[in-house]
Amino acid sequence: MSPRSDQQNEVLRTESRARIIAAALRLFGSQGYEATSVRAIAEAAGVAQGLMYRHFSGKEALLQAIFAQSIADVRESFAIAAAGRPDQSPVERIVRTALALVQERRDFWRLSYGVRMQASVLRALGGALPDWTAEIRATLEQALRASGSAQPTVDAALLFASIDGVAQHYVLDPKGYPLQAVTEALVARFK
Amino acid sequence: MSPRSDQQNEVLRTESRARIIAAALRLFGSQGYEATSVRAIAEAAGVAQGLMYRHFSGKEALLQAIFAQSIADVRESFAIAAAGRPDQSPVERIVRTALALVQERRDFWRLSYGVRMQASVLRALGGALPDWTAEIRATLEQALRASGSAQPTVDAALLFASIDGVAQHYVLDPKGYPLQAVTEALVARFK
Amino acid sequence: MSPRSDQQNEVLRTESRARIIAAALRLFGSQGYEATSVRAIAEAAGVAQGLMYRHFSGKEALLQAIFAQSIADVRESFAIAAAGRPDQSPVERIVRTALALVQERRDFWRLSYGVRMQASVLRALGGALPDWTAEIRATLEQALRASGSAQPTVDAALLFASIDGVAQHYVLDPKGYPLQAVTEALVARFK
Amino acid sequence: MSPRSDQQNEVLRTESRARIIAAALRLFGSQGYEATSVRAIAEAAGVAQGLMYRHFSGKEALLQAIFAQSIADVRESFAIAAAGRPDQSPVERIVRTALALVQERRDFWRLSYGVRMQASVLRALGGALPDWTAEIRATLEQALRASGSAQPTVDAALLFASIDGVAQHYVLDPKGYPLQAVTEALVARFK
DNA sequence: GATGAATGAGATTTCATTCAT
DNA sequence: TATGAATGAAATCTCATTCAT
Repeated sequence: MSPRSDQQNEVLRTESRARIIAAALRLFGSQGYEATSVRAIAEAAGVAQGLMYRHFSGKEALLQAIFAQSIADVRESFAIAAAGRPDQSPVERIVRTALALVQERRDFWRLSYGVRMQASVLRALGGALPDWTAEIRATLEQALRASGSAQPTVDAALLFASIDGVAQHYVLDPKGYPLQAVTEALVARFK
Repeated sequence: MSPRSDQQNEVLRTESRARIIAAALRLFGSQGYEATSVRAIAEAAGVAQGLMYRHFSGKEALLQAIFAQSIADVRESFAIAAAGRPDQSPVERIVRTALALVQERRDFWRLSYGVRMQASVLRALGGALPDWTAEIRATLEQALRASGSAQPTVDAALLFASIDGVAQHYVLDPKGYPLQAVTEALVARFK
Repeated sequence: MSPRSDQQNEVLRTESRARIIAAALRLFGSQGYEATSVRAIAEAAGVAQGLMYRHFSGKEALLQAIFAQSIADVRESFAIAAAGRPDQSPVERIVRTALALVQERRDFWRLSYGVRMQASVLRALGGALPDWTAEIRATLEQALRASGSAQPTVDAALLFASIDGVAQHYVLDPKGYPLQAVTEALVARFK
Repeated sequence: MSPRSDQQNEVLRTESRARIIAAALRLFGSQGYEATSVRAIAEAAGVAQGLMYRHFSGKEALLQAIFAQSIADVRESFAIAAAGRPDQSPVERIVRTALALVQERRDFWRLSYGVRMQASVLRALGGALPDWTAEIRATLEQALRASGSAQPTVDAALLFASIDGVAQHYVLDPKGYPLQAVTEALVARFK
């Protein structure tokens, strides 16, 4: 009864959505959220401007969707990667995995670092970013406690900040930054 | 035509300029550069919108002026503060001074962290931010070399990232963040 | 290619058309023509957006179709209802029948009153509305002449305006308006 | 201290505002509220599009301002005109004054009749229109009671509807409508 | 030196309409 | 016949900037 089958429609929709998200992530990451226009996203995605609004209720909703998906992706990748190295200590595994993921998903991290100081944008994200941050801090604290840290809460705050700082400096200048060497140095200091 | 003396005019001008910069720094820091309108800055500064254009050629030039002045201020404060503690090692002095300055100039740091991922904004700043970054890194490297670090370049990159990360986490949640304890932990690990 | 007979197709077509007209009339009447989107009509009718374009060449043509059909319906109902009361004078019959029909077809009257001040919409209707209006006025004039009115043209204009005004006030607040009493008062004054 | 004096600014603002309101009233009246774009209003007023937003928070607020001002104007004109004819009965004065005002302010009445069936637009007006309507009805009722009407409430409803209907038919075709004659006929029937 | 009314380019968003199936 | 994803023109609105005084 339907002219295009439901399956065909599903494929079309999914592909459009993915293209829009990919283009938006790229542009948001490189130019910033506010500096990226919906028109630019549509052009980069190769679709009409209006199409975005059939997938997302607006620019903010698109940002939310990107965060929701990226956070889910990163969490999953993290779980898989971290589980694979039983020879490393928990702290070492976390550090190495986190910094490897930053390499893989540079655009998302740029975006994330770019929006986290902007009240208006953060508001649009609801509590997604703070919640995630708290979760990471808790994981680090647990790992440090297991490693015999005397003050795991403070050490977790410091380690988290260090990872975050390294990630950010790397993302600002991926080609010039000695990520491997810095990773080793960081692991060495927190082992 | 003007009944005011040149000197009086000069004072007025300087005061207006300072008020505009202060208002802009506050708003840029809390809302982000793009999300802050010139109108909002003028209102917060208690001047007319047009006045900004008699002091700066545009919004971008205002941002540049803020950076130029803030960087100069921070550099000066840094020199003074660091010189005052001959009892501490160079590395310790830098860490403590840097994190103390972050507390003093939260708005500037928020702004700085907020724009550094935005290509368009960075472009407006010319090389000011990268240059400054390089300078800090070099200072750290020198201090670490003096402390006998085996690989001062890598250690400087790590220490810089750690300070930056701590500063950023603090700035994101000044009330909740245990800055003192984290500062001590950081000093301890790099002494 | 189609397994359905021509007759079945014809039934489907007629049903779709009727549902679209009904939904459009309801929405146009309650929200206004411009404020009603084609998408909303399709949703209310339970069909796909594109289907409207297989029945009508566009939104304007749909409006024309609604008017054409509604005018025909009202005319027919009017003829039947008016013919049935030989005990009443022609003027009384017209007044009572008209106000009874307004109750029956509130949505159409709302729509009609809503669009009649809008040049662009009127243009789309061609001369349908003015023609109909002239026809009603002529009928009233004839009835008033039969009733012995001294100036049937002017009296027809006044009576028409009064009926129209009552109808409109009723349609604006169907529950609160004392339509019966006002109808009696109107009949009394023009008998 | 101010470059243009406050008075000059006041004049500029007031003139712009008046031009925008006049242009909007004209276009809303002839094309309808929804069919009139802000761009068209600005062009007709001879100002830039953005200027409207420095006087009104949006298109809806402009509509509200037009209604507020027009209702105030009409109320005032009404009071003056009605007071001037002690030789006429209250009912006669009201009818004659109302229909004279419709001639004077055709655009406003067209607009008023055009929006009163549109839920979305009415909502924007808050209760202004219903409140005004109720006020008129009450005035009519009082006048009819003074004239010795047996059922003043119903008679007021009928008279109001008749005036409204005549006004609307006149406004739809000002040149062809025999307003004077119909006014006389209406006065005669309700005296 | 300072003001704020005015401008107009460009942003986000809506929606009538098309078209492959 | 019917579907609904996709289009793109046009709408409302924002905001950096200009300019007369």
